[in-house]
Amino acid sequence: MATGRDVAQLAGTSTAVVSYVFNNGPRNVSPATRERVLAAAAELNYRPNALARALSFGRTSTIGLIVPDIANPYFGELARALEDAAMERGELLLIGDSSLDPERERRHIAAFVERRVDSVVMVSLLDEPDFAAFEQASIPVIALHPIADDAPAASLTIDYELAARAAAAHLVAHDFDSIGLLNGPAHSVGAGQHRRGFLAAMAEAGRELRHDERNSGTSRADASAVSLRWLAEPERPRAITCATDEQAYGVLHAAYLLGLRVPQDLAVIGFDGTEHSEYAVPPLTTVRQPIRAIAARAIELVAEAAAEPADGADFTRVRELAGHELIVRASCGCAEG
Amino acid sequence: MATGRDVAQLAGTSTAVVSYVFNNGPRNVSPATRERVLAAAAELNYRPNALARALSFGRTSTIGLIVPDIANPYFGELARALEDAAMERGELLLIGDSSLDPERERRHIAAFVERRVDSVVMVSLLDEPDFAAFEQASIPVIALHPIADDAPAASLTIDYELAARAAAAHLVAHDFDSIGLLNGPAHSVGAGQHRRGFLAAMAEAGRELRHDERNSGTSRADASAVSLRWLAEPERPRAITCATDEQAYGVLHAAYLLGLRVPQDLAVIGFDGTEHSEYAVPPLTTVRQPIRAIAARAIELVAEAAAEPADGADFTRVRELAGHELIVRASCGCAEG
DNA sequence: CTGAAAGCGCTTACAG
DNA sequence: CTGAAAGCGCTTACAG
Repeated sequence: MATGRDVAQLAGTSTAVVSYVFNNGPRNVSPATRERVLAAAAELNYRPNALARALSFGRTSTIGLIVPDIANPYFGELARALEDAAMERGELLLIGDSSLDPERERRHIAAFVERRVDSVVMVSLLDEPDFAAFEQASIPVIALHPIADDAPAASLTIDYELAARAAAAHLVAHDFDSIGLLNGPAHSVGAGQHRRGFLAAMAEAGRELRHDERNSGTSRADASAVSLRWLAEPERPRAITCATDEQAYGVLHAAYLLGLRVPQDLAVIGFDGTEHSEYAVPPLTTVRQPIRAIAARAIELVAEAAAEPADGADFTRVRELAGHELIVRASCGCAEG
Repeated sequence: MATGRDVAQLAGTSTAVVSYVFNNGPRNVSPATRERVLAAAAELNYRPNALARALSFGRTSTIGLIVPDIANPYFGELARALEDAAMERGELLLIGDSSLDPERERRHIAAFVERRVDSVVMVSLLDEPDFAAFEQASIPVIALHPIADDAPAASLTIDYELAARAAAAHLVAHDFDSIGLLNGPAHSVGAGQHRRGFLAAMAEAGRELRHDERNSGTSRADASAVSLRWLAEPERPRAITCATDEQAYGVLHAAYLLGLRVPQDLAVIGFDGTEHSEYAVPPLTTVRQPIRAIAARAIELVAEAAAEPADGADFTRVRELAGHELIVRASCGCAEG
């Protein structure tokens, strides 16, 4: 592949000028030589080597993204929104998929540090992700979920407890007398938030109410298997609110297999609110996360932090909250009121 | 961030030795100095700079992936399978999402060339993707869809025509008398393959049969909108076979909105066969692509090509076919025979 | 406006 | 077994 030297030679100038032309600076180039350089570059199919550029420039113009599960459409949508926001700033988004495997997450962290990404957006599998490698490399990180107050990273997230409460309260308001929570893994931080929100709504009901919690992984397969057992019990819930849309799809599938009609026999609410939720059968009532707003703000924060390394300490104090929205559709049977 | 020089200084040795230690070669290092280097590296949190390494080594240990739409679970699953295969070979997979936008695809191609990925796996939005930039940079590319015979890339793909015929033939065999094809954009190469397979099955039916084709984008939203109009017509089909699972989900949604029961009033078949298809309501009959096998083979081919640049000409002649499999579930009403 | 040269952080023949 | 030095392909003060 042609190098800047080759171009300089063909254009009868120096590599410095080639660089000035391709970067529009930092020095001016006369129109005539600029023409010659461009012509030579075109003839040789010259593509600047981004590795060499980054090595001497000190920035890679690259943002790393780590997601737990790219096959989950929520993270697919999130990745797309982040890439849109990154591209607008001329940054490339590198996507690392942890495949629900903590070891994978660790490897992506290492790979991003070694490749010197300018900054990182992270959705960790772990309750206490290990930010140490990024911290040592002075790479700013923003987590899109709650993190410890003293964690060396920023965070931007909805208030899961409040959002979970809103979903459960919706079911309470519509007089269901037996409400279930299909939560994530029982001891995770995220499950604790959903549980607290759910229980708060139950406590506020002001009437007798049976309620119950079950736990499953985030996959449809797992959620379906758990729901199949749950819904076969004599005391099965009349309504179920879930910690993710994926789990809600599993509930819908289990209900189908058992011949339960949704919403007539079972009301269902999801959580996350991807575009796909509108096309579920029946369309899914869900709590929508403002994915595009979160993505745009996350990239903005992280790009600023990368540009002003001096403010690193301030950046790791950032704890921003985004709003959520309950979208009422057919799956909970309350769409008309 | 600490450099190899810092480590060498602290360990009282040279940068060459640091490199030998971290790469296990190409020269031996005495156990004593190796210890000292490792200790110094640990103390300084040394992480080799992959950019500098790649620049001098001439390889980035990186494979680029371009997909049309990462929010489509099929490509999510594909990306995951490819990353698994890449990691097994110690390569990092960089994922570029074209967001159904050809301009985006072009930018990813440019970014991959500039970053000097060792090779590329590509699912293009376009019928005739532009491989020129990769060819000029001598970067081997494998497309996971059919490409022109003289295209400067390898390809590995199922036989879409055969697979589409199998799906349609299944409906023919089960005596549906009015069968529709919900195809992709009418004039694309892919739509042509689905159409030929579909029409072949119709021709082989050996009886009177109404059939019809409609076209939609790959999104659920678009497929649902098109289906809504189609299924409201008096001559609506009794069965629909689709070019993608995403479109089939759109059909299921439209049927739901119109109060049509699947499969009693309308049989539906998808195409691609992601894990999610099993959890549709009702579970989706679909043509499964062997995603993991395709991913493993694609990475194998591309890694070999990158290792032996001499065989570049041979590599671009590779046109491999993978098998497909019809998975019969409830959505076509034929699950019991 | 332009060129010669140092430097980014590695790897690897070349000497010893 | 180890060190000094050249080179990978850029960018950018430093001179002119």
